[in-house]
Amino acid sequence: MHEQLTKFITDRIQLSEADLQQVLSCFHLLIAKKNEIIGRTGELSRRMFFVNKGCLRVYYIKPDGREATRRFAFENSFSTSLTSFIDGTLLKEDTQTVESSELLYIHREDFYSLLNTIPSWEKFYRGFLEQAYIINTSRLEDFITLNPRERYQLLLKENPEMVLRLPNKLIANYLNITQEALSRIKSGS
Amino acid sequence: MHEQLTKFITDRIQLSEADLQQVLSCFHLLIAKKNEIIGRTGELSRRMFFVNKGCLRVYYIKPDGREATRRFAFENSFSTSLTSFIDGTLLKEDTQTVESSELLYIHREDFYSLLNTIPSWEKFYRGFLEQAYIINTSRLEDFITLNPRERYQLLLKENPEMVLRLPNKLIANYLNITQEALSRIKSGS
DNA sequence: CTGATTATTTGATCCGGATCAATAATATAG
DNA sequence: CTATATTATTGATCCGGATCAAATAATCAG
Repeated sequence: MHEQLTKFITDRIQLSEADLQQVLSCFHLLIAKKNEIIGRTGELSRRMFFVNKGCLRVYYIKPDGREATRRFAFENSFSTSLTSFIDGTLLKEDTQTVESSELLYIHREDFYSLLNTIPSWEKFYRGFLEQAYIINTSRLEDFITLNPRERYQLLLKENPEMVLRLPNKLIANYLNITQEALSRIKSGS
Repeated sequence: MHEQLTKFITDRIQLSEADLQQVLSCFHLLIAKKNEIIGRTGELSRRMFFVNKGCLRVYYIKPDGREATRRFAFENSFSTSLTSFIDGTLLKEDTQTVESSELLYIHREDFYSLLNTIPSWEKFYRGFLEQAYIINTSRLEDFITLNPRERYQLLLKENPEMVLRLPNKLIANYLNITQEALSRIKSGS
């Protein structure tokens, strides 16, 4: 059950077997059906998820009720509403399973206490933060430098699996356009 | 010359006097006139800046030559093209002084070697990464959830000094709209 | 398998912000 | 202080993508 997570961690930092076991013991299994909401706007940020199988979608809910997708997380990636996770503020976004999923989660308190007990966990967290920063900044760049068509073409080039795997509706939302607009872009009109 | 920087650091981490001096000794003064480019797209990322006085603008250059501002950095803040700084890849954005500025910079190699020699520097970097993540993610949120008028109103509410201090042209670019559009928003039409 | 729900496509229209253009106001250099 | 360049405003027009609407296709629950 912890193989993928073990590989993810040991690919990034060096840990004694005991430390590794301590880290793994903090993670709990969560099996979730498709379209379950596992983190809700306004709640406290309590968990960070590792995706063993399936897919998560993290999205803001606008005042008019519409959604804006910040990110998808597929197999072998971590996902959390980091902004709230960091400073303990209330969640500003929902996290939902887009497919039936098998997740491992760690509680916020456990995550941060590992920073104090396992020195190399600080390095792990550093790498995690760096990656999260790079991903979000690249996404910010896309929005301020590209138009919808260009954003779609870039996504198709850099992440074709995502486009194939997810329904148009969600891809369109991720690109911050309507599904009608995406449909027309795809048909090349 | 290092007072502001010293305060910035010691507000965030605890350091022995010797360690503090070692950190400070890595920083060098750079006086730059208005509109100097101190980091250029395509170059290697070599420095991280601390703004003692003045203001920096970090912006992407689009294929058609137009610019898209990612961020402004005012007094008592750090600024670098972190994405390139982290992994040593070529800069994807320019950094320019928007006012005549007094900066302290640290070389990338020195910054990272401090991580190995001064344990609490890792904590400093962690805090830096967390803040940088929060800022950029909040900006990403603004772009995918707000329209131009709402973005301006939010900026005016959260950061009125920025709006007062910088020319409309730059504020408009930061909001990813034309200066004509910003002018009309301001006049409430 | 079948009916019902949900997703996709296509068409018609609309609208916010971009673009282009001209003028007015400011800032800057000499 | 003055000439010049830069920035801000205002008006006219345009256009990409949103919206609204309807038909079709694909999924899903029972």
